[in-house]
Amino acid sequence: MTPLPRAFYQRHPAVVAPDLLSKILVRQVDGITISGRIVETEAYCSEDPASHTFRGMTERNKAMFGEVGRAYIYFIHGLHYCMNATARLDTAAGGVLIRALEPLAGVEQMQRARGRSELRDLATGPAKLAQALSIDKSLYGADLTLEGPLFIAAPDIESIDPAGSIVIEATPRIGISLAKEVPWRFILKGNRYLSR
DNA sequence: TCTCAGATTAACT
DNA sequence: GTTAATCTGAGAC
Repeated sequence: MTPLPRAFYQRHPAVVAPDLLSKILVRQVDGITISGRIVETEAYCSEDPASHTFRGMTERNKAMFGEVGRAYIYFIHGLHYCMNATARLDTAAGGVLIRALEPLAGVEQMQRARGRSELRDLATGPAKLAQALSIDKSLYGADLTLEGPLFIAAPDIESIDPAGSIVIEATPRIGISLAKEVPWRFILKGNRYLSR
Protein backbone atom coordinates (compact mmCIF):
# COMPACT_ATOMS: atom_id res chain seq x y z
CA MET A 1 0.00 0.00 0.00
CA THR A 2 1.79 3.11 -1.21
CA PRO A 3 0.37 6.52 -0.25
CA LEU A 4 -0.37 8.91 -3.07
CA PRO A 5 2.38 11.58 -3.30
CA ARG A 6 1.96 15.24 -2.41
CA ALA A 7 1.98 16.18 -6.11
CA PHE A 8 -1.26 14.24 -6.58
CA TYR A 9 -3.01 16.97 -4.57
CA GLN A 10 -1.25 19.88 -6.28
CA ARG A 11 -3.98 20.16 -8.89
CA HIS A 12 -7.39 21.80 -9.01
CA PRO A 13 -9.86 20.02 -6.69
CA ALA A 14 -12.19 19.40 -9.63
CA VAL A 15 -9.32 17.39 -11.20
CA VAL A 16 -8.25 15.63 -8.01
CA ALA A 17 -11.80 14.62 -7.02
CA PRO A 18 -12.53 12.24 -9.94
CA ASP A 19 -8.94 10.94 -9.75
CA LEU A 20 -9.50 9.91 -6.11
CA LEU A 21 -12.24 7.48 -7.15
CA SER A 22 -11.10 3.86 -6.81
CA LYS A 23 -8.25 4.94 -4.51
CA ILE A 24 -8.06 3.44 -1.01
CA LEU A 25 -8.69 5.40 2.18
CA VAL A 26 -6.76 3.74 5.02
CA ARG A 27 -7.25 4.25 8.76
CA GLN A 28 -4.89 2.64 11.27
CA VAL A 29 -6.02 2.72 14.89
CA ASP A 30 -5.12 0.50 17.88
CA GLY A 31 -3.20 -1.87 15.62
CA ILE A 32 -6.23 -2.38 13.40
CA THR A 33 -6.30 -1.38 9.74
CA ILE A 34 -9.57 -0.19 8.29
CA SER A 35 -9.81 0.60 4.61
CA GLY A 36 -12.31 1.29 1.88
CA ARG A 37 -12.43 2.09 -1.79
CA ILE A 38 -13.44 5.70 -2.50
CA VAL A 39 -16.55 5.63 -4.68
CA GLU A 40 -17.92 9.17 -4.29
CA THR A 41 -16.24 12.60 -3.95
CA GLU A 42 -17.05 16.31 -4.24
CA ALA A 43 -14.74 19.22 -5.12
CA TYR A 44 -14.73 22.61 -3.36
CA CYS A 45 -12.47 25.64 -3.83
CA SER A 46 -12.21 29.21 -2.56
CA GLU A 47 -13.77 30.70 -5.71
CA ASP A 48 -16.81 28.53 -5.06
CA PRO A 49 -19.81 30.00 -3.16
CA ALA A 50 -20.67 26.55 -1.80
CA SER A 51 -17.28 26.11 -0.14
CA HIS A 52 -16.49 26.75 3.52
CA THR A 53 -13.49 28.76 2.27
CA PHE A 54 -15.45 31.19 0.07
CA ARG A 55 -15.43 33.92 2.75
CA GLY A 56 -11.80 33.54 3.73
CA MET A 57 -9.82 31.69 6.33
CA THR A 58 -11.24 30.87 9.77
CA GLU A 59 -10.05 28.68 12.61
CA ARG A 60 -12.22 25.85 11.29
CA ASN A 61 -11.23 25.88 7.61
CA LYS A 62 -7.53 26.84 7.85
CA ALA A 63 -6.38 23.40 6.70
CA MET A 64 -7.69 24.07 3.21
CA PHE A 65 -5.44 27.14 2.98
CA GLY A 66 -2.36 25.18 4.09
CA GLU A 67 -0.35 22.31 2.66
CA VAL A 68 -2.15 20.07 0.18
CA GLY A 69 -2.56 16.34 0.85
CA ARG A 70 -3.80 16.81 4.41
CA ALA A 71 -7.07 16.08 6.19
CA TYR A 72 -9.67 18.84 6.62
CA ILE A 73 -12.17 17.56 9.16
CA TYR A 74 -15.20 19.56 10.25
CA PHE A 75 -18.10 19.07 12.60
CA ILE A 76 -21.50 19.64 11.04
CA HIS A 77 -25.04 20.06 12.33
CA GLY A 78 -23.92 19.66 15.90
CA LEU A 79 -23.07 15.96 15.80
CA HIS A 80 -21.39 14.66 12.65
CA TYR A 81 -17.82 14.77 11.30
CA CYS A 82 -16.94 14.89 7.62
CA MET A 83 -13.53 14.54 5.98
CA ASN A 84 -11.88 16.33 3.04
CA ALA A 85 -8.46 15.93 1.45
CA THR A 86 -6.91 19.36 0.90
CA ALA A 87 -6.03 20.02 -2.75
CA ARG A 88 -5.50 23.13 -4.81
CA LEU A 89 -3.62 24.82 -7.63
CA ASP A 90 -3.94 28.52 -8.41
CA THR A 91 -6.69 29.02 -5.83
CA ALA A 92 -6.33 30.30 -2.26
CA ALA A 93 -7.88 27.15 -0.83
CA GLY A 94 -9.46 23.90 -1.88
CA GLY A 95 -10.48 20.44 -0.84
CA VAL A 96 -12.15 17.21 -1.90
CA LEU A 97 -14.95 15.86 0.29
CA ILE A 98 -14.85 12.07 0.61
CA ARG A 99 -18.53 11.11 0.52
CA ALA A 100 -18.68 7.31 0.37
CA LEU A 101 -16.55 4.17 0.66
CA GLU A 102 -16.87 0.55 -0.36
CA PRO A 103 -15.67 -1.38 2.74
CA LEU A 104 -12.53 -3.46 2.19
CA ALA A 105 -10.58 -4.21 5.40
CA GLY A 106 -11.59 -3.90 9.04
CA VAL A 107 -15.26 -4.47 8.36
CA GLU A 108 -15.86 -5.74 11.90
CA GLN A 109 -14.37 -2.56 13.38
CA MET A 110 -16.59 -0.46 11.10
CA GLN A 111 -19.64 -2.42 12.17
CA ARG A 112 -18.71 -1.86 15.82
CA ALA A 113 -18.13 1.88 15.34
CA ARG A 114 -21.38 2.28 13.41
CA GLY A 115 -23.49 -0.06 15.49
CA ARG A 116 -24.79 -1.64 12.30
CA SER A 117 -23.96 -4.80 10.35
CA GLU A 118 -25.25 -4.04 6.83
CA LEU A 119 -22.30 -3.37 4.52
CA ARG A 120 -24.33 -0.80 2.67
CA ASP A 121 -24.94 1.08 5.91
CA LEU A 122 -21.31 1.45 7.00
CA ALA A 123 -19.77 4.23 4.89
CA THR A 124 -22.40 5.31 2.33
CA GLY A 125 -22.30 8.97 3.30
CA PRO A 126 -19.70 11.53 4.45
CA ALA A 127 -20.59 11.43 8.16
CA LYS A 128 -21.15 7.66 8.11
CA LEU A 129 -17.67 6.96 6.79
CA ALA A 130 -16.12 9.31 9.35
CA GLN A 131 -17.89 7.39 12.11
CA ALA A 132 -16.99 3.99 10.61
CA LEU A 133 -13.30 4.97 10.50
CA SER A 134 -13.31 6.71 13.92
CA ILE A 135 -12.35 10.01 12.30
CA ASP A 136 -12.66 13.06 14.55
CA LYS A 137 -10.92 16.36 15.17
CA SER A 138 -7.80 14.65 16.56
CA LEU A 139 -6.97 13.83 12.92
CA TYR A 140 -7.40 17.44 11.75
CA GLY A 141 -4.48 18.24 9.43
CA ALA A 142 -3.22 14.62 9.35
CA ASP A 143 -0.78 14.03 6.49
CA LEU A 144 -2.48 11.79 3.92
CA THR A 145 0.78 11.17 2.02
CA LEU A 146 2.48 9.23 4.84
CA GLU A 147 1.64 5.76 6.17
CA GLY A 148 0.22 7.07 9.43
CA PRO A 149 -3.13 6.87 11.20
CA LEU A 150 -4.93 8.18 8.11
CA PHE A 151 -3.78 8.16 4.49
CA ILE A 152 -4.88 7.55 0.91
CA ALA A 153 -3.17 4.89 -1.19
CA ALA A 154 -3.25 3.64 -4.74
CA PRO A 155 -4.86 0.19 -4.92
CA ASP A 156 -2.63 -2.86 -5.31
CA ILE A 157 -2.25 -3.78 -8.94
CA GLU A 158 -3.98 -7.14 -8.46
CA SER A 159 -7.04 -5.55 -6.91
CA ILE A 160 -7.80 -3.42 -9.94
CA ASP A 161 -10.88 -4.60 -11.74
CA PRO A 162 -9.55 -6.45 -14.80
CA ALA A 163 -12.76 -5.84 -16.65
CA GLY A 164 -11.93 -2.16 -16.50
CA SER A 165 -15.58 -1.41 -15.91
CA ILE A 166 -14.85 1.88 -14.21
CA VAL A 167 -17.23 4.59 -15.34
CA ILE A 168 -16.98 7.98 -13.69
CA GLU A 169 -19.99 10.25 -13.74
CA ALA A 170 -20.10 13.95 -12.76
CA THR A 171 -23.28 15.24 -11.11
CA PRO A 172 -24.38 18.28 -9.06
CA ARG A 173 -23.25 18.25 -5.43
CA ILE A 174 -25.43 17.21 -2.52
CA GLY A 175 -26.53 19.13 0.55
CA ILE A 176 -25.48 22.62 -0.55
CA SER A 177 -27.63 25.71 -1.07
CA LEU A 178 -25.40 27.68 -3.45
CA ALA A 179 -23.87 26.79 -6.85
CA LYS A 180 -26.22 23.81 -7.01
CA GLU A 181 -25.74 23.38 -10.73
CA VAL A 182 -21.94 22.96 -10.69
CA PRO A 183 -21.26 19.28 -11.56
CA TRP A 184 -18.46 18.71 -9.08
CA ARG A 185 -19.74 15.51 -7.48
CA PHE A 186 -18.00 12.47 -8.92
CA ILE A 187 -19.19 8.88 -8.57
CA LEU A 188 -18.26 5.42 -9.75
CA LYS A 189 -21.39 4.87 -11.76
CA GLY A 190 -23.53 1.97 -10.62
CA ASN A 191 -21.45 1.24 -7.51
CA ARG A 192 -23.48 -0.28 -4.66
CA TYR A 193 -21.92 1.93 -2.02
CA LEU A 194 -22.87 5.45 -3.13
CA SER A 195 -24.56 7.73 -0.60
CA ARG A 196 -27.68 7.71 -2.75
C1' DT B 1 -41.57 11.03 0.36
C1' DC B 2 -41.65 13.97 4.18
C1' DT B 3 -40.44 16.00 8.84
C1' DC B 4 -37.78 16.39 12.81
C1' DA B 5 -34.25 15.96 16.54
C1' DG B 6 -29.61 16.37 17.49
C1' DA B 7 -26.50 20.74 19.37
C1' DT B 8 -21.19 23.07 17.04
C1' DT B 9 -19.45 26.68 14.17
C1' DA B 10 -19.60 30.86 12.07
C1' DA B 11 -21.87 34.37 9.32
C1' DC B 12 -25.11 37.80 9.62
C1' DT B 13 -28.39 41.39 11.90
C1' DG C 1 -29.21 37.08 19.36
C1' DT C 2 -30.58 34.34 15.12
C1' DT C 3 -29.97 31.17 11.46
C1' DA C 4 -28.03 27.86 8.30
C1' DA C 5 -24.75 24.49 7.50
C1' DT C 6 -20.45 19.58 2.55
C1' DC C 7 -25.71 15.10 7.68
C1' DT C 8 -28.02 10.86 9.66
C1' DG C 9 -31.62 8.07 11.73
C1' DA C 10 -36.13 7.44 13.17
C1' DG C 11 -40.80 7.87 12.69
C1' DA C 12 -45.17 9.42 10.26
C1' DC C 13 -47.69 8.83 6.21
